[in-house]
Amino acid sequence: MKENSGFSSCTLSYDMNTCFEKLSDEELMLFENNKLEVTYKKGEILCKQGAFASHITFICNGLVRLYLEDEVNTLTLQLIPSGGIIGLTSLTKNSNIFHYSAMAYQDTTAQHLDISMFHHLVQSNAAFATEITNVLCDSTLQTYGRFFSFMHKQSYGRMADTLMCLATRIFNSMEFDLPLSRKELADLTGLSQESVIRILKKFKDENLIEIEGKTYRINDGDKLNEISQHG
Amino acid sequence: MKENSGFSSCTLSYDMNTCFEKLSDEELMLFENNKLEVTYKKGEILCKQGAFASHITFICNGLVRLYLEDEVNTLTLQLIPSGGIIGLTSLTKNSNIFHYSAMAYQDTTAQHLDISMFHHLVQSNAAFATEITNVLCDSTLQTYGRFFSFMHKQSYGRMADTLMCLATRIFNSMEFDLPLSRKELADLTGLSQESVIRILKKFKDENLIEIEGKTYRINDGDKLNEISQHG
DNA sequence: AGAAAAAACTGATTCAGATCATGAATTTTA
DNA sequence: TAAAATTCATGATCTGAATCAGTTTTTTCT
Repeated sequence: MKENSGFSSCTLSYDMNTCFEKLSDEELMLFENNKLEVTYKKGEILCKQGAFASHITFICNGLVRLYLEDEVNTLTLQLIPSGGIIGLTSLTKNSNIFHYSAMAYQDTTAQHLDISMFHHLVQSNAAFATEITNVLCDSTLQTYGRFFSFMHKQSYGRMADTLMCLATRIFNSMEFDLPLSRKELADLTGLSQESVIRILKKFKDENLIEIEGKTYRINDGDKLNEISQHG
Repeated sequence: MKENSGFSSCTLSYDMNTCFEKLSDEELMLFENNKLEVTYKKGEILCKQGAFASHITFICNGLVRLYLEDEVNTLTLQLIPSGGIIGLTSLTKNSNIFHYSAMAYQDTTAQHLDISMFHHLVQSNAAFATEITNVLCDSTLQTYGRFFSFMHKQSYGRMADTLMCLATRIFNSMEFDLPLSRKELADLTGLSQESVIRILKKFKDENLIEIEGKTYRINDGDKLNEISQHG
């Protein structure tokens, strides 16, 4: 039997919101005075791959999809829940553009933090820089896991994976409202819409999950985890 | 016609070796006095995924493969040439283990830098921390590109991609000696050994490349780039 | 409420690439 | 240098999942 262990196509990094604790009151005031609070409706774009990156975005509330795109295809990199940060890769000195796009999956409130101020703080406050390093590391590791899963797991494993990730890491509950269409779930899992539908049906038939409208309920997380590991 | 642009399965990040310039003479001495120079033969393991990460590795010379593994599968994340750094993701406060394995593709000399010293320098020298942030960003972006390519390009595109990456970014020449077996090339491109053989044959038949033993020569880089983009 | 549009679903077909089986060529080693 | 082992190569087959085509259900709009 094929055995895949450890890696998950889960999209979420931990601990993304502790980095601001390393700032002095004075530095925090800098942020306070320069931040811009913005609200987005479901489907709206927070940042567009290739556009000039003028700010780092902190997600106060909501759920955001980070994704790569070209003329034809899309690849969801991460789901960012509240507390997450978008645009850190634009801190690299080699380019000041957004390297990915971000779209609100739910209504979302976010703060725009001026990128040059961010740069300044990273360059002057080593503790803060260390925290940013941590966030980058975590994000990288999460991407590695997702990459591995997408390359080596097949459809049922990826779907099981994704459902467990949503339940345990995004919504913290075995029952949750997922504001995604089948097409969007397909994007998230890297499968076709039809495959998503077929797999969900199979899971329902085997009583692993229940779906009513947008409400998902996981009945047998152990079994899903097993599918995620072995398939 | 399908069109994929921009993203490459290329494995190499730029500018990995400038970060030490930000250290004071005193700090550099710290490294000098604590570093351990080690040589590896082709095939030897520099670090093992899951093992305790006691050091960051700087590649002085040679070529190293970074990869994820589980009981069954393998995924090559990056090729690290001289000047590259291995193990930065182990700097995260959440875990001090190696998150990937590394193996020498050629005879390689490397320096082991104590990880707690590395931590100390990141936490005390913001300029250095900024440089590390840069390296992490670049590496993340490169992984994103590779992820996208692997998900959306098909075999010919990925092979063309990989050949061009080797020529332009690793060996800086349209003719190079590649110390890899077909099996290893398969790992690198994420294809099966047989597919690699078939595709290389096709490329040879169409006179895009020549192969003699381990010596590869690229005759038509433009065509390869086109294949990489469109297919 | 009724029409139009979008989303969900289902079955049939296709396809890219893996896997399998086998043989030739090269390298290793004894 | 002969035997063994590895790597390279090629054709046949298989398969997971995408694509295609069409229907039903749900949502949106007027």
